[in-house]
Amino acid sequence: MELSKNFEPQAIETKWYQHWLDKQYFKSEPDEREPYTIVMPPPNVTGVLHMGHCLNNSIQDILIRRARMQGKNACWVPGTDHASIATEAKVVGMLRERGIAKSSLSRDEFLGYAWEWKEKYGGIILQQLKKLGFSLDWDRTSFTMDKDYYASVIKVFIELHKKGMIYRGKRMINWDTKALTALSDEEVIRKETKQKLYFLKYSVETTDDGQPTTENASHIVIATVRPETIMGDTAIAVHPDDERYKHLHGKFAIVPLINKRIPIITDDYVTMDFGTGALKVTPAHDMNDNQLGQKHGLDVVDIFNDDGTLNDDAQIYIGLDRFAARKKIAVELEEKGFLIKTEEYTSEVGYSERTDTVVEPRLSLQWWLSMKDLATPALKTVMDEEIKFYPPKFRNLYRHWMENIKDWCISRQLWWGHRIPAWYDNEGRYVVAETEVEAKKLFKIQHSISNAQLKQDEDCLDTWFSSWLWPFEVFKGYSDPGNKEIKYYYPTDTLVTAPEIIFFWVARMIMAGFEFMNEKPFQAVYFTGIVRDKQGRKMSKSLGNSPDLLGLIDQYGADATRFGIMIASPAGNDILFDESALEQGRNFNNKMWNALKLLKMWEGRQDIRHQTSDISSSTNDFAVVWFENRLNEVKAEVDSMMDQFRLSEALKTIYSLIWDDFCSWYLEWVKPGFEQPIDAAIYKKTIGFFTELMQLLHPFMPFITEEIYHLLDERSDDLCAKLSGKNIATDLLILNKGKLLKELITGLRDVRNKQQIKPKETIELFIDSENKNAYDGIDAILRKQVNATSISFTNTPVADTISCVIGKDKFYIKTEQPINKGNQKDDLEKELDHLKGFLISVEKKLGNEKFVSNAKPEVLAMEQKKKSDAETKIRVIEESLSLL
RNA sequence: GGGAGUUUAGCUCAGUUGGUUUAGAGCAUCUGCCUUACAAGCAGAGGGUCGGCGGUUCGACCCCGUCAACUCCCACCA
Repeated sequence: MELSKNFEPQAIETKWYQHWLDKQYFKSEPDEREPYTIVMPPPNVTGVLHMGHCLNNSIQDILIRRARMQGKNACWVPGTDHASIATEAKVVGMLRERGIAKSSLSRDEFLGYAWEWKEKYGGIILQQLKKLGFSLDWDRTSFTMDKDYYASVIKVFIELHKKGMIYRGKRMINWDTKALTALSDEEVIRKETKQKLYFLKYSVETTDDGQPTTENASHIVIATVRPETIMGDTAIAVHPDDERYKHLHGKFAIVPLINKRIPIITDDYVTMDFGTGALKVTPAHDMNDNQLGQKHGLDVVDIFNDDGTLNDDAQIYIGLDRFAARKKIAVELEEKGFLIKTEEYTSEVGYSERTDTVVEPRLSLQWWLSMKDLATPALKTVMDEEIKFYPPKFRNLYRHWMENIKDWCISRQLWWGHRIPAWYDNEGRYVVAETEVEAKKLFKIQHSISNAQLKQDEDCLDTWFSSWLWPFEVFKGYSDPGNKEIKYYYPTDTLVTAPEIIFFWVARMIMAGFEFMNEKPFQAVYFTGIVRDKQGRKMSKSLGNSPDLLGLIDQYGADATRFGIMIASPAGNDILFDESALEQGRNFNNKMWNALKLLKMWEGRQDIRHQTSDISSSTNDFAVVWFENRLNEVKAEVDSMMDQFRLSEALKTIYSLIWDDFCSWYLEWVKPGFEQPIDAAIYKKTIGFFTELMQLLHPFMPFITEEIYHLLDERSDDLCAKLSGKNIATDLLILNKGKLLKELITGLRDVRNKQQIKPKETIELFIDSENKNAYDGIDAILRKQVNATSISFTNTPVADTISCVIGKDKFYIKTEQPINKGNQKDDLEKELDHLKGFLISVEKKLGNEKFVSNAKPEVLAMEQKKKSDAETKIRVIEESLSLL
């Protein structure tokens, strides 16, 4: 069979993925084996594949494929999230393009469109994941709004409400005065806006009996951009340390125009050097003022109607729009002498993404989940390392958040999602129940009203209120407690996710795990980094710096894409995406492909030298024995790295093993002469090594490894399902000999280069060594690799040769070339200087009495060895120098 | 403002309880090679007083203090 010049990924990727699916390798059912389970963080149902998914899922696939090859029952559950805000926004946008306003639709009509949209675009992302070779058990695909899942979310709400953990409470929300709806933070666009800062004079009472006195009257000046809200003021705040206002602490001020009496309070929230250092507090119309109001127990006076016009509580300008009112009030304040001055001022103002009107912060009744009790076990389990975080630095972040946890606002003013199961009558009384029928029964019990006219809450639950159940509800752990699957797969093994959602999702899954399953949801959490562009910017649509992932897969192949994204991404570190890493991956593919081509050339030219395939270390076939040991050494290293989730390091190690040790060293060592046959036993061993290398690399680059696995030999099995063997101990003597051999080859080649000996030119090599045995078995390889016609040992300098020192041995190179002694001398002197400096530092250490008495014996022995080695080398170099 | 983190070669990063030769890798750079698997390649090489200062220690890239620069998360200034 003729192999192509370069590796061509496209055709073989499709072929193998289909083959793996046909063989059902990704399918998992509970059995006697040890399970290894990962639930995939569900992407947005209508999302498209981006670099973040690629990174995140590549990691999961590597873990899952490795576990599968270790003989575990690997189960990787796919799915999608309904993503209420993002999806609803997309559907609203789609409707707008078709000229349909959401406000013109009923809830059911809107949901009809939304489901239509989901059916059309939902799951595209899952199809895209297949292109990257991810080994997910597709039969288990879940969706957070599947019928059963939906029901479980509602039941969870009801259960927590029964336990008294869910309550209603007021909260500041973003209100759109045009669309008459609440907006989520994500739907608010902050824009730099030029405004006016008004400096207003409030008069201050100075008597202690609370009666305004004209004679003692003084005043306080505050700065505001919103003079129309002064009627909602319920306090003035100053910094407690502000000397200018210390005489006013505990006094009262009078709101201009409406003559309302409000307290002057102190709080270190106030910035002394902004404006006048005095701040009007309007708890109904500003997020911060609201917090301040809660802290100080202030009244809340809402002066606006739903549409942003002033209401009766404003007392003046009733019915006028907020911005019209601002102008008129400013004029009146000026006329009456309350306006001291105005200044130009630029700040960020929130605008509605939908209607582009200025968002009005407003108090509204929302549903809340009390978090204190949920947080306690969830914090403990991470602090006790029962759930391990990789990298561990995120434990601190987690602890800080959990120790200062605030209650969770779980309602959202959206339609796409799980509708809150609360039912109200006309009086605003309510019950929480799964169905209207249930609700009516409850109403009778709780409120003694039969046949009440009930209306269900219009709002939906926060998306995270469904996804926090993900690790167990994909196995029906809540809806069908104690079933066979949940018992087998739960707790899952590893969660792989982004640190951005440690609070939104990870923390809440841990809480839900303890609350509903009485057990943690996973053993370990691996935090990936954020994928950024080359300049370190976050990838975003508006910057247009997200690469077209599917295009990259077409261009470089899935394996190369996986390689490129994994090679530079240690846990928790952001990765700067650079296409050159994908090129490196593609080149790596070609390297392996060409090694395969070389072996195929040898296949037909075998020769039987060894009687059996058994090559022992006593024979001269050092290359084979060395590589066998090197392979085993790296396998152990990779295992240990993988256990510590050092995936990119493991990949680098395998990459170097294949490219450097196998291709550059081993294959060159065993390569027969031009058109010469290769020993059949060595050929067989080499095929075996290559096979093992493919197995080691398979979790990272599944396609090319599977392809080469099958091309190396006729096989009926697949690499994808092959079990890895046990680790074998390595022989350090052999490994060290290999290191020495590499060092000798590199050193001699360096000399050749520096002396400008052309690669094709042969040399004669003489070695002056006190330990000739060290060359047993490797001399033939050395001779071949430095293009020497002969190697001989000597005790005396050889005339008319280039001399050099490598390790403790002297080498003499005989060549046709004219010899440049100056070069040699310079090199030797440089080396000598370095060694002498080194020797001094070691001697200094050994001369230090405290070091000798305190250091561990093995450290001491090491230093002594360093010293004697350095002394020997210095002597050898000095001898060489004396000859020049 | 609160919290977390980073600073090691031109760039991106390793460096696992302080002692394996006065620091490693990949990419980039330089030199020489169209050598019969691979120029998307081969063989070599150069490059860093480990952000600054101080301390602990026989010994610090590693531990402590301090200063500086940068990044992220949360709250965001009336």
